[in-house]
Amino acid sequence: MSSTYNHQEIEQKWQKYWVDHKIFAAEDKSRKPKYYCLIEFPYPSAEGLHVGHPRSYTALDIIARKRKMEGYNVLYPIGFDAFGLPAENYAIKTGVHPKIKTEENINNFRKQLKSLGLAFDWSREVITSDPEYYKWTQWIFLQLFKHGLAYKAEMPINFCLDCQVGLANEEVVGGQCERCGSEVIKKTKKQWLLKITKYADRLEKDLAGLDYIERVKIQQKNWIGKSEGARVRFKISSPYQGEVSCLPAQAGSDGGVAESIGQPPLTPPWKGGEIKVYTTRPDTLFGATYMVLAPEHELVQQLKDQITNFSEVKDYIKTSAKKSDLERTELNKEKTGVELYGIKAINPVNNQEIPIWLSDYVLASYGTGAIMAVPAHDERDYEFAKKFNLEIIEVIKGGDVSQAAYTDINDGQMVNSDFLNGLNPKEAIVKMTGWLKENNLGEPAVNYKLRDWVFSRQRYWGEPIPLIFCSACKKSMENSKFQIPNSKYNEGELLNPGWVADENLPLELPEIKEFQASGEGESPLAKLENWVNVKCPKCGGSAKRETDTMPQWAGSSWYFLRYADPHNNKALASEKNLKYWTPVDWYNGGMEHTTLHLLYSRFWHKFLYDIGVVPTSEPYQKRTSHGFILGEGGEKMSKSRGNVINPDDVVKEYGADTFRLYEMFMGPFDQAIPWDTKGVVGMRRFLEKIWIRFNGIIEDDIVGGVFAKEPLSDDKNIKELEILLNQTIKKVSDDIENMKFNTAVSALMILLNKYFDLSISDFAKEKIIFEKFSKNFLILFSPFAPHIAEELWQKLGHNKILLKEEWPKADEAKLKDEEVEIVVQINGKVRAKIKLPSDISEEEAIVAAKADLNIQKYLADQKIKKTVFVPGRLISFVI
RNA sequence: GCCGAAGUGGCGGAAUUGGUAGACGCGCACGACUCAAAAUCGUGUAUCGCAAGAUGUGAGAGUUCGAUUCUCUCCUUCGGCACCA
Repeated sequence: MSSTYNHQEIEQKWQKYWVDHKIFAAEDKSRKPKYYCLIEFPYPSAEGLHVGHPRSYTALDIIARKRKMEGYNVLYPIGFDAFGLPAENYAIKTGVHPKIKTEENINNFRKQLKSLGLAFDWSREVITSDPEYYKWTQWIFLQLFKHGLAYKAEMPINFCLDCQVGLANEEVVGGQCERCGSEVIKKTKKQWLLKITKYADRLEKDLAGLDYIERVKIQQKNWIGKSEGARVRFKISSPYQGEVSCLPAQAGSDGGVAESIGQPPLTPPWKGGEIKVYTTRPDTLFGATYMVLAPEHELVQQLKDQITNFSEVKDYIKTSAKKSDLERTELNKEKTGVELYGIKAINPVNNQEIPIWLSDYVLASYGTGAIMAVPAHDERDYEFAKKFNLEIIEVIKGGDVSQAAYTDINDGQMVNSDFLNGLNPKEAIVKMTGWLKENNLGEPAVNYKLRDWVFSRQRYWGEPIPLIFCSACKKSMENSKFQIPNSKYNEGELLNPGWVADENLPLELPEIKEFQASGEGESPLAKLENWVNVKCPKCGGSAKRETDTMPQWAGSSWYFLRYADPHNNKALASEKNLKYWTPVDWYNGGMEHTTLHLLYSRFWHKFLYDIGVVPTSEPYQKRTSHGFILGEGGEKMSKSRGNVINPDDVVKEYGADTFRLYEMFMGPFDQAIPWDTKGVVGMRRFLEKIWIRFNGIIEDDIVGGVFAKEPLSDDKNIKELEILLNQTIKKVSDDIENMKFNTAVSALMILLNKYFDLSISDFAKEKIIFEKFSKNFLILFSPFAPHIAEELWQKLGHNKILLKEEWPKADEAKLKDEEVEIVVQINGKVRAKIKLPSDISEEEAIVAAKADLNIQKYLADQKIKKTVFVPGRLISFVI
């Protein structure tokens, strides 16, 4: 007679109810406090939803639902990161327009997401490929451009000769094109870059005030890679012409601390007849016995007349340029190099002449592209010096320099170092840095590993970059000492001469039929002459559009702002809404986005803050991360392995509630975990148990009243249940906040089993007790399995839905039992367990312990040396 | 090489201001129901041992009355970075 658990019927019913009654619509005006939950919006791939997506979505769904019941005005939005390569590749193969395919995929995703009963506010959905959306992506880009944070520079990019197309790093697998398998070469191309390096310092410093999980903070910190040291100038001398620092030496004129950060390789900072180096170890300066320049270093070309072996040098430059990244790292054991004959450098601390070498173990893109080599105290320099028989001078005592470089900065004593002798390395760094500054030979400097963000793609399916190149304007700019207007980043440089902003936004993607890249790896847009050739918005002359598009990261760098006001056509969002909703209170996403999306969007947000568009300097207050879901057997899920689990199948067969519950129960949220269909079945059993037990009571009650008419008197069990109930309220509440969903579910299982075990003995069938139990249980359970919880709640006769009930608070007074089991140990081994009142005194407890028969056996004829008492836990005798 | 996370039953895992190791789920075994099977329900389930008991959280040491938890050394797996001066 009891109805079976029909998940399809129940889930459809409640999903419809939630939509019809706009239960999850966030209110822009509310007296309630706001709470903004965010998950990374998906890329709508043709494969559809992966079981990994709902792990993150369900977790924040639980948070969102809990917050709602706690009285918050909750915003939990969803959208689609719809630009991207797969749709474009599909278009190249099939001719189907990416827009069509993307729309199709989005429809599928929407359907899948809705079937999970997630508490999204669908009325705020955003799609990054929608012109009404990317209008503002383009607008932000133009702000960056106008403030001098976007510039065009030559960059080596990955290029597939076969496909004739530029590839992103992720598309290069083992030096080969991911798509066609042919070789990928480096090709130098002009690219748009964004000066994220200008924000390196703030991006690092501001991490301190954020509630991000530690792993994320550490990874971002390492990625930014801040290091402190000194910049030192070495003069160049030539035996033929004496000193060549006749070029205008820039000594002291730049004084800036981080002048060289993140510059692209071909606009180097070095100038004149000296070599600037960056070092974190100025203490070892007396040990510098040679110098090394990166092969790409500009100075090499400048000094070619003085270099007597220039043809040999040229060959070396050629070979190292040919090496792919793969080779350069694979061959990293054996160092190569060539000495520059005809010139020498002068060590500023002792005026010694030292040789200058060229080697690709020095990177052009870091620091100044040149180093002072201290073989005695740097492993790489040591290896190089050994190979080429260069002088090794020990300046820190502490290791054995004949065997290996001594690199410890925390220990040792300076030797052979004149005024530094006797100091430890750290003291020596301070002293040397001061000395360099006094003598105008160097200054403190900061360096970052972070590079500027390569922002252009030679692709179709992305936001067009709304810039126009005009040669007439270029000339007039050059003549009139171009300044970046209204910019606090104005450096007075002639940046991007000839480029003019197209303010007529959105600049929509034109229709095309041929998606294949054109000619020399240009974007397919370059083929559209009608589109490319335009009138210059500034001077009206003939000009050309930029044909590159933006990377996928563009649209996702600010989407969370749009959710605050998704239909605004005057601004990316209104000031009022941004003030109310931002920052995001809790953002969950994948670790793989830590150094890309997460960092990029922090950068954009800080910029928008600086120009007064957003009210906070950080976008996300709290950041957590989920683990991957692997295939059964622990391998990554992939089509080729054939171990992909389709969420649709699971939802259809077992239901969304089972699916959600399983994903939360399967293991620690932040760890990778294999899928296990047996485990899904276990969750389904649990739901059926709940269904049958509750229905049993509901139906019996209708028929003839299972509930006792008179209060029963089984005090002990009632008390026990009450305590367990309060413990569960506390545990589930805390566990959800800490994302320990697996133990929260387990606590709910324990509570359910306890109640129904006890109800066999009838007492629990007192109506008051059942009502108390069922209300709390269903509220606590509802974020995990919302459909079945609402259904049972309604069947119990309630008119108001569970979501509008209040989240319970544990009664602190009822968390502890009056009587507890205390363990008695002898020499650390458990010998007895006794029941005692929880507030028993030490003396009484010891008396009780000694009264235990088993303990007496062990204590017989023994002397007690020590007794330890932990209230409510244990007594330990040491004999 | 560097940075980070993690090693606990047959499996996923639980337990940390140091205090009963193995919660909860899966699997398995036995029993009940059934002509039978499935489902369901009940009981059991770290290892060795008939038992008393002993052993046991990657390995080894240390601190402690007591260590999965703290310290040191080492091993393995996963993730990230990779000549960053």
